[in-house]
Order: sequence, then C-alpha cells, then structure tokens
Amino acid sequence: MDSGLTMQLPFIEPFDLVSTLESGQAHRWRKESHWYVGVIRGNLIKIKQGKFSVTFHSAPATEESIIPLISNYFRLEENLETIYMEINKDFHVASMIERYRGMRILCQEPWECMVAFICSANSNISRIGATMETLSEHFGKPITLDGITRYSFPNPYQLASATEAELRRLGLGFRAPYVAYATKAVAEGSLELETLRNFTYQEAKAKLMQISGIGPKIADCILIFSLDKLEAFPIDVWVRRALTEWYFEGRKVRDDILLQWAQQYFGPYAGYAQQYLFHGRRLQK
DNA sequence: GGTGCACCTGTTAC
DNA sequence: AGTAACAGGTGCA
Repeated sequence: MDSGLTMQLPFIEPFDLVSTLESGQAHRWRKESHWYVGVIRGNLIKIKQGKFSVTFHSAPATEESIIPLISNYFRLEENLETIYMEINKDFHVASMIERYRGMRILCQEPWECMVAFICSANSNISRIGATMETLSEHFGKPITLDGITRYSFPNPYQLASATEAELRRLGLGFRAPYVAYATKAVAEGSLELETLRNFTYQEAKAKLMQISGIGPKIADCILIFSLDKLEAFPIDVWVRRALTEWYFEGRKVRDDILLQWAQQYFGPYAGYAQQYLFHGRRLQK
C-alpha cells in the first residue's frame, strides 16, 4: 500500500516540504497522518519527507510519469544556494534562511493561483483554503487515491457555469463578482495567463491589474507563485510590518516605495526574500 | 495624485 | 455561549 516512488534527497537539497507547503503559497494541501495530500494539475498527490528522501503517491497519473510535474511544481531544478547568496543582504534575511532553509517558491497553475489570490483579499488563510475546497467540490471532478477522494480545481469553463449569486452563496462574499469576471475573461480568451510568462514583470503586472479585484499585491502573488517572476514582491500586512520594523525604524512608508526599495535592495530574486520575511514575521506573531 | 473607508462573512480572540 | 474585532486587499469617493 505504501509502495510509492521515492526520490532521493541529494537531487533536491536543500528542500523543506513542510515550510514550503505551509507558508501560504498554496491553499489545498491537507495533513493526513504523516502525509500531505493535495491536487496538482488534476492529479491527487500524497507526499512526505523523511530524513533522506521524499516519497509520493499519485493518481490518476502514475508516479513515474508525474516526476517532471512534481519537479516543476517544487522548482527542484532551481539552485537555492545561489539564490540565498543573492538575497542574503543582512542578518534579518540570514536568520530566516537559517530557520527555513529549503523552503521553496512553488510554481503553481496560473489559473488556480489567480482565483485563490483573488479570494485572499481581506480574508484569512483558513478561509481561503475552505473557499478553494468548496469551489473544487462543486465544480471540479473527483479523484481517488488510497481511499482518499478529493476534487480537481475546476478549469475556467467549469467555473464559468457558476453565477455570481451562486459564488456568493458558496461564501465568496464581495469577491464573487471579481471571480466571476476574471473567470469570464479567461474562458473567453481576453486574458491569456500562460502568455504572461513571456511578458516582462511590469507588462505582466499591468495586464493582471486590468482585472477588477486584482491590485498590486494580488498581481505580485500570481506573478511569483505561478508565472516565474521571482522579482515580484507581494506586500501584505506581514511583509509591510517586517519591512517597516526592520528597515525603516517603524516609520510609515507607502507600499509602492517599499516595493521599489525591496526590489532594488534584494535584487532579481527579491520575491524569495519576501517569502522568507513573510513566513518568519507571520509565525512570530 | 494621495488618503480614508466600505465591503461579505468565516475565524479568532476575549 | 455569545459578541466583537479582525482578516494575505481593492475600488471608489
């Protein structure tokens, strides 16, 4: 029953599965005994990290066939040590790197990532996950693995069958019209998310912010967590606290100024610095 | 061009 | 148990 495929650690060092999955990037991973269970692009995945290896099971795709997808999702080909050297500008970052060594930025499916972060506005981690699960159960397709059943995240056409009123009933609140509108834009082809990968950071961000419900913070989340823009630097309440307390002597500084400063200070991998500062500052509350 | 406030409603904090 | 404040922001006055 536990005869899954094993990946050896040397291949992916450093790697911290728990920090990666519990740092607020993805919202559908659930702990089931010693496994993390979630869905990646229509595949139900069980994954756990031992001392020397990472083990996973999958369905419907076989473990062997899904290695490239897993590798892409966790950015295993990325050299973290190089990135650490780039962003390690001071003892604040250094201590977070030391504490969460191996935490990786995920590469998620842009469409799902966009919906999740539109739903994140003025909400909380727990509720965002519940919302994503509700959408999946209502509009996705069931997938079963080792007796566990979860649902795929609905594609744009599946979710387009939901009316704004229905989304409100499912608990999206004031975000319902935003999700409905963004879904329509993707389903109709006026917003081509995958194309944004070829845009510059600024161009892609401007394009995303044309969508009602997507402001600078949510645009940056979509860009860093699904579109390979590692210079994106989402400024939420925790990052704002970390930056102003640690770098601006507690002064009140506008977000656009903070963003400009952070990208200049941390460089092309600023987004990685953001993730470590965010995670560290949020857990120390 | 910058600032302040309402927004749905589930969680969390007394 | 019951109530109030808050929550991974954004759009609009």
